[in-house]
Amino acid sequence: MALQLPLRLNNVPPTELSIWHDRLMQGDCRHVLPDIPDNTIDLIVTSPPYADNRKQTYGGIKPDDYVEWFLPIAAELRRVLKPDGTFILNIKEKVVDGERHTYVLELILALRQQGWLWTEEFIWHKKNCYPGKWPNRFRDAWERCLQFNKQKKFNMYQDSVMVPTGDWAKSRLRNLSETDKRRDESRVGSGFGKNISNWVGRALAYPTNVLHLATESSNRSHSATFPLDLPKWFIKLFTQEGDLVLDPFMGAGTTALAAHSLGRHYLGIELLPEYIELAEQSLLISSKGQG
Amino acid sequence: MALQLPLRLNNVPPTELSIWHDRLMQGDCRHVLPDIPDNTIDLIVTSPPYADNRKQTYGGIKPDDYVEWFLPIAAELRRVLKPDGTFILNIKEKVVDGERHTYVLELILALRQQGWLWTEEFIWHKKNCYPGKWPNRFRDAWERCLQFNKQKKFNMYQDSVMVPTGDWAKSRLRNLSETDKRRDESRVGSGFGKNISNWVGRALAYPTNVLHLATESSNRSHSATFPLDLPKWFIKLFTQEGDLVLDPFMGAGTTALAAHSLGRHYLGIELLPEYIELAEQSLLISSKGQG
DNA sequence: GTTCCGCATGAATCGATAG
DNA sequence: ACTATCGATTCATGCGGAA
Repeated sequence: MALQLPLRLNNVPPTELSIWHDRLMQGDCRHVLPDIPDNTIDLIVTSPPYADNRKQTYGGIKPDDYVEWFLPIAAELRRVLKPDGTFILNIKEKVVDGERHTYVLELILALRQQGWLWTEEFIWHKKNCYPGKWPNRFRDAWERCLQFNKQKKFNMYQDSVMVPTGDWAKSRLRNLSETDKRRDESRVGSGFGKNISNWVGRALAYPTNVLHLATESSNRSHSATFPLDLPKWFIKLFTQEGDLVLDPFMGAGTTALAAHSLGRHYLGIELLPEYIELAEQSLLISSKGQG
Repeated sequence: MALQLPLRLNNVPPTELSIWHDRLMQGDCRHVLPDIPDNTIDLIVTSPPYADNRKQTYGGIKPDDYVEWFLPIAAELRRVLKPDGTFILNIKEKVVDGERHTYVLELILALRQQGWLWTEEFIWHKKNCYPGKWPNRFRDAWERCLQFNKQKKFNMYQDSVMVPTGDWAKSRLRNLSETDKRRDESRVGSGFGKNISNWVGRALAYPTNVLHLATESSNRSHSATFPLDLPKWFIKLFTQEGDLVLDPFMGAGTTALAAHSLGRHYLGIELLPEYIELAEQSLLISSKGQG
């Protein structure tokens, strides 16, 4: 799989939009995004470089400059997103001088000024967060996953992310006697065992806006601890098969891999060639595994 | 126990500050707080009425007016708090017109303007959140516990809230009889947790900034949605025995009860007499149980 | 005396209906 | 158009009666 450079294709007819499917593009997303036509993306999932991090790539955006830096990118994201699409922004403010910095709060307010709707804030609870001890704070075990939309009506496929119900129903189901279970099987619809049917029917429930995911513990060569299950969850929730998922800060390709593994098309932008390389390898392995 | 009305005691000498110990005061905290001397409170834990709620009491603060309403109160709280004290604000923004309203974000920014330091944001994960299903969002299962301080150096007693090897162990110990029999899928290791003895003697770990607590259930005489363990946790973390804990929106007295049960002094302000009555009863029962 | 099941009930939110 | 109210939806929990 050869490295694909960004093409200038603003004037392709809509029927050729599939040219934007399953491509990884190397470059600064501020320069690459303008090439993508309007209203082509179903879902954006991204974890942009945090303030003061990744100094070597995006010049180490200072917390005070973060909003100013991100706004033009967000404008482009809004342009390329379909009207019923969703933008998921995984971000967490860092501690500066003993305080939580406010650039994420200010970013939310600024994005609303830009026309985005701040629909929801999911909490990603990191079960095995980074260890450490400080005299005035505990380990930071959560990050924000901010949901923005272009309009109030957007695509959401809630059934695709249902989860088993809580302990209560579980423990009651577990304790049903064997005779009850057999009786239920042998007399379907007879009135016996109706109880059990109720419980079985309620085995799944809709999740909440709190996601419990461990950070990736694999031995990948990159430092981004973006677990595969995180983009997967949002991709299942906000897209269908064949839809197009964009990550403008792709890193080692987690979002692209998640989309690909779920039968969605991906579009990844990443500045560093070595990350592009890594992502292509992951996708290649994934495809081989399927074939 | 007779209902104690707020006294005018601004000019009591410091040696008589104990007069502010263990009192419940009925009234609007906007009017009661000015009576409390400067720098007397070690910890403030409160959950003010959320926007548009409690219409009958605080006039139903509209989301757009929330910051303006709260700022004068926060100024008083800052005045009565000791320099090395902490202010914990439990709050959550509601959905307005399909969007998360931004008044909590704006409140954080405004409090910083007022001189508060926004030290940390704890997440209270509500295991049993309010049910419901909507086409565009899931159940809301978390609330913010915002930590504000007057200065960078503040009292924090981290050892008092240590838990057995991670948060998940805490919940496991809580309903051991239930979880005991279920297979745990934590990556910590298979076969663990079948017996309490596996936990006894294991090293304690510091918690994270994510708290897993269920809301207090309904049948407990009143709708104290604030679980007792929530103020307890912060009281243990930020105070020592004999310190003074203030809740300017006391409700049914959860914070006062938590402080009292932990050997701290309490100071509660509540507008509704029936809540004062309830709180006094709870505290009385608690005292009898101890004696 | 245990365990088990039925039931009410929440810091909610949406959409429709009514003024 | 803008606000106020109401019904429908949904699930973890504790309590009390039943097995």
